[in-house]
Amino acid sequence: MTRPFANALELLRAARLRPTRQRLALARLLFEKGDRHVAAEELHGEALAAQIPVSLATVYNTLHQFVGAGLLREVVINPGRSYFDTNVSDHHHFFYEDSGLLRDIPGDSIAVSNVPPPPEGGSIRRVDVIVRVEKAPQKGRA
Amino acid sequence: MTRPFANALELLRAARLRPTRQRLALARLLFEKGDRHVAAEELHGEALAAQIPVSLATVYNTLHQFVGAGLLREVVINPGRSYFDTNVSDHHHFFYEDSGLLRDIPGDSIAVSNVPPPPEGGSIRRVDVIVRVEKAPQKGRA
DNA sequence: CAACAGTTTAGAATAATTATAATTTCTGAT
DNA sequence: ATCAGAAATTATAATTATTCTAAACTGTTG
Ligand SMILES: [Mn+2]
Ligand SMILES: [Mn+2]
Ligand SMILES: [Zn+2]
Ligand SMILES: [Zn+2]
Repeated sequence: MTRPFANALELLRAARLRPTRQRLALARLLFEKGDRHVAAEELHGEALAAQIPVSLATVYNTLHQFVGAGLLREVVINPGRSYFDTNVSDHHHFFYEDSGLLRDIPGDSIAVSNVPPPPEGGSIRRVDVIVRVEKAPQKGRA
Repeated sequence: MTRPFANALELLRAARLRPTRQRLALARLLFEKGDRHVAAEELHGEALAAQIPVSLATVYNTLHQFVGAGLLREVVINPGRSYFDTNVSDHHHFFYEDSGLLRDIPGDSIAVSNVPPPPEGGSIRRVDVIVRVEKAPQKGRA
């Protein structure tokens, strides 16, 4: 049970999305090399570099379809830019403020306890923990 | 020690910001009625409604200056829009996904444990917990 | 191979935010 | 009170990520 789908084609089938040239190529870029956190423009750049003719609009469409299908998770941390996370298991993030880098924290290595029940009804869909890290160790603290 | 500053003027003095008409008025709108989570355009709207002549650019400038001075905290949850939080104490948030509403969770009512030390050096600046809530209790779950 | 829905695309539109550069206001001397 | 310089405000333009639109294209199914 290492990879849930042997290849991009199966993955698209399972998501009930037509295996178009663009979606196949994007799926490969996204899922064939370990977990990643990628922005839309970034992925578009990779696709162009890999000679895959795909428009930015399609990259956005595809990313959102993948999120809808549970293949990706959208991570919002900074105003103005979304990251798409190929790791859809329960986990959290370090965020390096100076470089903008995201790094996974395995879900079971952090415990969030005593979350009160949400007021005015409603059910908890997800708990996101973002650990903001600044590069240089701070000196001027007691 | 209920309110750290008796009035907007003191607050600006302590932050070493000139007490201009606009900053005074915005400070009053922000801090004179309990804790709030407010977006820039929203605050601008309130200012105009209160007959305070202030441009949107100044609202942005002022909000960022207040963040810099530790009077406000910037909360990013949705792509495309920042909220400014008048509660700068250690706390977390419920986020109601359908309405976009933010609600404080007191810092001491949640415990985040076992946060691993950040790899590649760096020090933890803050840990943000966002509890995403969907309004209707979900039915179709085992 | 049609036919038709689903997909892609270039380009325009949108929305929040930030930058620019001219004007105005605050401050602290005189 | 006046004045000069610094700081702040503003209208407006620019920027950036994202979404929309409507026309062209492609994948599927009979
Ligand atoms: Mn999105
Ligand atoms: Mn900001
Ligand atoms: Zn992740
Ligand atoms: Zn808050």
